[in-house]
Amino acid sequence: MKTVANFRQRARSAEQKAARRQRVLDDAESYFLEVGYEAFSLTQLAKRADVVKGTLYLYFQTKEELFLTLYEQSLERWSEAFIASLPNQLTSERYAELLYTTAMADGTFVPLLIRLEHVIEHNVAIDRLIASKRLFIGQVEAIAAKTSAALTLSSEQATEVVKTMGVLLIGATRSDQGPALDQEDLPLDVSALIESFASKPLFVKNAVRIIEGIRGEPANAQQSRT
Amino acid sequence: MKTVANFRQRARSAEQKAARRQRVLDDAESYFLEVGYEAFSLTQLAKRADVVKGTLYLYFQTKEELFLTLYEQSLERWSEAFIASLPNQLTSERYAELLYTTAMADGTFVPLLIRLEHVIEHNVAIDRLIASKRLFIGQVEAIAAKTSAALTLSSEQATEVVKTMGVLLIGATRSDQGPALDQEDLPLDVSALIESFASKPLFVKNAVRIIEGIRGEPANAQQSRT
DNA sequence: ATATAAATAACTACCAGTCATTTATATTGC
DNA sequence: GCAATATAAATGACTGGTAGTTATTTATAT
Repeated sequence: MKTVANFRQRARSAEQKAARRQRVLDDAESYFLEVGYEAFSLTQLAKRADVVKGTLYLYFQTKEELFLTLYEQSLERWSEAFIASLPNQLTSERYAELLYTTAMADGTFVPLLIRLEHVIEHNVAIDRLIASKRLFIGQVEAIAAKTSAALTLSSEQATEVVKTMGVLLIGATRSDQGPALDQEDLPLDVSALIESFASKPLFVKNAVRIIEGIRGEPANAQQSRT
Repeated sequence: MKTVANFRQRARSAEQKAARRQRVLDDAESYFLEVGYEAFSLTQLAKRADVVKGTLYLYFQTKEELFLTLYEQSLERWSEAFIASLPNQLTSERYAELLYTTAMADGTFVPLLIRLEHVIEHNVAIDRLIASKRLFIGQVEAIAAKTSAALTLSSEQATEVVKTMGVLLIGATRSDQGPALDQEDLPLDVSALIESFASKPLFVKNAVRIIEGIRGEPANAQQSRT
């Protein structure tokens, strides 16, 4: 049986390859938004992107490296959106709300952030990982600079706030990642429990507590180790 | 080729079946502690437990139900240990340290807690999930009761503290779940970043900020929704 | 001796990742 | 300007694994 002719165009130049890689990433992201992390398969992605699975490995070393790239792009996207959303002065509560809202508006960012250390960072080459961490450092710095002005904090305090907000965001949005059976036939005690872990108020309340806590601490005592 | 005789004893009574189930769980836990969640396979567990894979499905509906059971047992174990560790009066910092230390001392609890909503709760029957949530409610109540006395908080404030500590624990211990390449050939900026996310000080500092924040809030304004 | 159901082993349908082969396209020689 | 050759992008068949299913075997209670 002869192969059906399928006239596939090839990416030869660096630009063409970058463009194809990005096209795969775009297909991957829309597929990810549909099915989530655990159901995501490279075989399915290949079908969607109209290439064969082996081709994907010309552009990404592993499935996890593909996700790491998606994470990086979503981080940059969110970071830019969050910074743009911040006025020059606001309350810590409004700050927390904007952080939460912009982060959740990007359907990719939080689910990948949550899975970064557990799964994505395993099975990625160390150099790739270092590059990713450096991107992260840069984004934290950019957000911290804007935060320092917006919340009237020292630059050290602002960095502490930004890092801690990431930690809190991961913890608070965990409940959103459960199976989507919320208002069905759940008994009252269980649905009350779930409601008490609603991620937005959980995040905002504790973000305010932490920001005000940091604001109240003497600026020199930062970063004490145990 | 005839099957090699292997004289397998069978669990007939409910007691025998419960005992065998627990033996499988014990094997699963020691295997899990060795290889972690992602590398855990039922085929390997079966070999270790000296049964065939199909047998595991007589005792657990899915792999995730097995992990849910392990999680429940580790939750109860930790909850008991934490409560036992708490003196009648202590500072919020000491409280946070004890919570962190007892949680980390149990190698199973935190890694499974982190993966509960993302992976474990998917692929588990809804009734089983409800039972698990109720167990969780009970444990939160028990810890909150002791917390109320230990930190001199109202019962509502103590419940708020306990729930929030869980959220923070998940966020703060995330960095411990990354690949174990910390002090190798990492560049200084990256290893400094990783160090700045060391989970214990991250948890304790923010736990104190949150507990003191809750302590300072008017007791009636609890649980405002957005 | 018979009935029951625990345990088995072979099976399905998937998965990530690899690699020899095919072939589109850029480069080189005329 | 055109054809031959070299390059490497894309392919598809492959490996060795996974979770979960089920007809069959067989230990044990009745």
